[in-house]
Amino acid sequence: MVSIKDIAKKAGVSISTVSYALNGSSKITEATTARIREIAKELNYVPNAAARSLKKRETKIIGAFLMSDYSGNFFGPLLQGINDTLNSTDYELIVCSGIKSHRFLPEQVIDGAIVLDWGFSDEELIKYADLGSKLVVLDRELEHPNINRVILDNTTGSALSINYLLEKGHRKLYVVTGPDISYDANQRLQAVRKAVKQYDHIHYQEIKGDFSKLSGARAADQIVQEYKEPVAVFCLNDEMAIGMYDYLSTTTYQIGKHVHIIGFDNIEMSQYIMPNLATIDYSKHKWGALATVNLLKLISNEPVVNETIDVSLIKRGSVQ
Amino acid sequence: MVSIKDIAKKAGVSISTVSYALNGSSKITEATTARIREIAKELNYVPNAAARSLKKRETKIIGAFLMSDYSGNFFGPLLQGINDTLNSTDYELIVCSGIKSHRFLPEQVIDGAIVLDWGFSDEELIKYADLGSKLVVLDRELEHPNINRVILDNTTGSALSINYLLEKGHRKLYVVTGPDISYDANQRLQAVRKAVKQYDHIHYQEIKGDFSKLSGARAADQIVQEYKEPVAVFCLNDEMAIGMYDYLSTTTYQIGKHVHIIGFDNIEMSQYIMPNLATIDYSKHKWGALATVNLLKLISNEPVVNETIDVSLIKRGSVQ
DNA sequence: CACGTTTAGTGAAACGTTTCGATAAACGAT
DNA sequence: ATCGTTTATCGAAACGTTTCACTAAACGTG
Repeated sequence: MVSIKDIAKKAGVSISTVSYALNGSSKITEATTARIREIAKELNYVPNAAARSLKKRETKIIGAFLMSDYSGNFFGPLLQGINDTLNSTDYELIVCSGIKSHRFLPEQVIDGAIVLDWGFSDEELIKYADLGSKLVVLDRELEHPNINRVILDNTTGSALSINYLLEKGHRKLYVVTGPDISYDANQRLQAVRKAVKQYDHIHYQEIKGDFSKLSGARAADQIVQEYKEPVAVFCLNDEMAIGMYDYLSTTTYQIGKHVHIIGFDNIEMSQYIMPNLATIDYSKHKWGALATVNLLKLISNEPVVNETIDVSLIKRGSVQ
Repeated sequence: MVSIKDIAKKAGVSISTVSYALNGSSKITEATTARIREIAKELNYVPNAAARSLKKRETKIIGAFLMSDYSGNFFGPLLQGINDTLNSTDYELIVCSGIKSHRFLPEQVIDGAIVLDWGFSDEELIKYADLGSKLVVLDRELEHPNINRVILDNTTGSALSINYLLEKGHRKLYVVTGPDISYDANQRLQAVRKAVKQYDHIHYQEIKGDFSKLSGARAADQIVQEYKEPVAVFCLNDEMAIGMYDYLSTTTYQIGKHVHIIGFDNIEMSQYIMPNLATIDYSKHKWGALATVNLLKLISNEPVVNETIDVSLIKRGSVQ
């Protein structure tokens, strides 16, 4: 592997001169700089990232911890938002999964990270922040000088959703919940309970889910077992709603007639499945972009405040 | 940041002893090893990745270059396959985009990569391979000792697709092509042309596409302009087929009646849109898994051969 | 007990950069 | 001609590991 040393030798200068020249320091004359650059190119020199980051204590890489599992089609637009923001900077993005890559933060493989991944506990993230990692969390509330937060307005989302079902005249309500560890799931559920409590004469029931399609199908099964009259179901994410579609398509129960369904997230699929899935929408692109802006600020020690992403109701055929 | 040096001082041993102990060398007694580990934990020591990889010339990270753009829902199952395979090893996965992260390979940020990304030219990849990077390419044919190849059987896929349409009695055929740089697109197109050439009395026409939904919609527009009688369309990927659905839903033309559509890839969405999209299927999980196995072999200098992934036809309602 | 051998630990170099402080030459001003 | 100042370059230390070559003590063997 050709190093700065080889260039120095060939150019008949010191390695420090080479380093300065390659980094465009004004200390070196244009002539020597040009000559050194020439030789570097000639030798196919590429800098060694490990050596540089060892010395500079930075990697110019930020991570996005998103994928505790790689299935689902939730992350596309979010990543796009992150990437678009990063494109005008000299930072690069890597996408990693909390399932394994826990070392990236403490070992300083990356300068910072955006986290939406239950694979990390609050304690773990705080530990990393204590060690100096800069983090933007998308799925929890953490107070720490090295941590910023950009979260969804889950509370409003749930309220919009429940009110919509009630407006439509539904009085028999199911909620399919999310995993216990998920902050979003919990916030959404709390808001549902609060909204429901304000009304009398409604039948309200919770079914345990875990944000996966399969758990949505299971919930549908339970609903079908208990079926007496038309019901409305609020799935705490779209993925489960789709699982419910899957299951119901094997029965005679019709969505928008016997079972009315609303989801949360407005993933791409919701506008393609039939009937189209009513859901709670928010800009994933903006979410990613805002998180990135804040992470960059955190890294450069600029002041930064926590943010909330607005949500809105999308009425579609799955609720009549 | 606490280093091996701090531990050595506190333990009253040399730094080499600490290094050996932490790495579990048998040169060090169990007693000292235990004591050193204890102190390391106490001081919250974490190794510095840059220093280690500088010295060891390896990072234990492999990359997946997949995302020239982050939209689309193609990559989920592929990543799952890669990840599942990696889980039993000590390698970690990062997902990166060829749009920016070109330095990761030459600068040895990663030990190797799986590449399915037109953001890299053949020449560029060869250059990296020459510099010592280990690569598995999924979207091109490259002969190099450091490069292995796992590709789809596009040729069979196209043949299956065309034959299916002809079997169904269609004689007016459109093909919506892919981007010129895409190897898969070209292979598919070549095979289509070859298959079509074997039949007389069929009307065959190509429309330029680029694998995006938008280009599928545009193609649909053109088809509608020229419409005289029912036509069959082979979209060289599902994404464009979906774009075509989008467009046609704004017209009175019906899929499976006026316009018959078959895609390629069998992405998740194809079985949800109505009517379900006929397409060419292959195991993305296996694709990722095989690529990973081969990459690991390449990295450990084991012999490895190129592979092809089988495809099969999925008949669905979009073609009658 | 004297010998070679094993064991447990040490010291120092090396990996490829960056950067501080030093130095020598060139320059401008008096 | 002399003095300070700027300019271009250099030397060396430092970042945090790993690992080779070495040593001294402990051990087993005849």
